[in-house]
Amino acid sequence: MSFPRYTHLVFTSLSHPNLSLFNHAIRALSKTPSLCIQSIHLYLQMIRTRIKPDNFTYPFLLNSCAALSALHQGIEIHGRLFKNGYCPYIPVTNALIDMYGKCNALDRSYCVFDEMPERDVVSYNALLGAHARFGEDMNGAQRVFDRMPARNVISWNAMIVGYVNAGDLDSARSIFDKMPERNIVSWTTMLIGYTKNGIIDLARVLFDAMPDRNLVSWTAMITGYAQNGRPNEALALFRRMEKAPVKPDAVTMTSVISASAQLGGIELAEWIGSYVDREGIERNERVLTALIDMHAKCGNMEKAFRIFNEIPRPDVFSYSALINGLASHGHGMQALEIFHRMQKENIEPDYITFVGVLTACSHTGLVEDGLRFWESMVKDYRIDPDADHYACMVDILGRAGKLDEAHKLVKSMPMGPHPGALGSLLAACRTYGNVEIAESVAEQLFELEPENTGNYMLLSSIYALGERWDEAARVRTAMKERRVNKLPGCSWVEVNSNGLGFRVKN
DNA sequence: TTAGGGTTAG
Repeated sequence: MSFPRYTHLVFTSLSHPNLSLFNHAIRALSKTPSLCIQSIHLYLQMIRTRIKPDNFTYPFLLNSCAALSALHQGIEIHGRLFKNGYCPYIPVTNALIDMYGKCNALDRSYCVFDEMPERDVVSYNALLGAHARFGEDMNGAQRVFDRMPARNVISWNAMIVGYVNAGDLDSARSIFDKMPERNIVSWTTMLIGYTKNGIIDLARVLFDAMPDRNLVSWTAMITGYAQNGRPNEALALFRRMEKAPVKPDAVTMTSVISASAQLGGIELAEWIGSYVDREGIERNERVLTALIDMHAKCGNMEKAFRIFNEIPRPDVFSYSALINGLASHGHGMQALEIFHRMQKENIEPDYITFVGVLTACSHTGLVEDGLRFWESMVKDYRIDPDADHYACMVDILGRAGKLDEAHKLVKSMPMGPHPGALGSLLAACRTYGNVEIAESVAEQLFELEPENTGNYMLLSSIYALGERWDEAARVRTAMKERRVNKLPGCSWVEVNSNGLGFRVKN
């Protein structure tokens, strides 16, 4: 049992808690997002038992409101502060500014700020954070930053966060370079700025140059690799982390599991799964969802199901992971069953869920159902089909031999021609020996992916099936002339036979 | 009392 949960349990068994006990419990609960609501309940209990909150109660209580975006509760507490004879204690007022900022009530933050007889750097930082947090108002943030009487490292870091979230890496970097002293958060935030924008190699340069690294820095770098399709490097770094003085937690493992899923090796998946068990990693919903995805991608549907059943209230992520796993392993009917269960439980599907649903239809040959789901996706759920949805739909129509309809769909794609959809159609052209459509599709594909050997081979075999040998030969010659007969590069992870480790090879 | 890390897709 985690410490805050334990606190809560002990606390509720006490018959007459005093002010100090209430304060300790509220503080402990406010540190865990899922338990913030309990700390507000304790506060209400305090009021009922006529125990007056003091200056140590309010900051943590207001933190809970901020974490929950509970504006009304926050306003009520603010009101009670006044009623109880308001003595301007700066940490409490600062917590109010911060709470209003996090509840998206910037005008109220300013009301509190303007009324303060005396402010400290934290007051300014809280206001600065309110402007900068989502990167939406960097002009406002810059104004606060410029008029601050004094700045500390948190002020500078808040500006970096803002510019990173605004996608303005140049400004973020210029703040980073200008600041008088940097701490681990400054480095890590800048690193995250690069990883979130796909500039992974620069992020790595920063990571290697950092004076020290903590759990967040390691996790951010591993996540950067995992989210940018570089699972080998993510795992290599995870391996290196074993020698570092920090231990991976649930957040780290979520990315590590995701990287392992991308590689799809059974032994690796087993090893990562047992690592999570052995090290007692918290099995929260994100970890479990990543595990479902990983085991499903390795074809271990039994394990994926077992983990899915471990989730008390599965959400759109966990449902989608399971549906996509089932669909891509040929269990189309089962995928659709799960989808219906999801609808019955009123979980709103998203665009990724529908990729799985349409994949299930295409693998199971359910043309009518596929069309029905497509329509429902657009009409009932207002999801704009993206390239992947078109690719699935083209696949469904193509496999059923409806090549003209599939071709029409491809031409109607608002995002323009796309390799996935075109590739599906070309494959269907071979199945049904349609040279005419194949030629027009292949032409577009050669332009989009001149390096992809498969497309040339496919067109060549379509000609061959129609006994048009000259043309078949011509395609192969064209391929050789364009020097695309190169084998694609590959890399893999090798798991040691004792299951205790793995190596990344390139 | 103020700043940084996560899940699902041909």
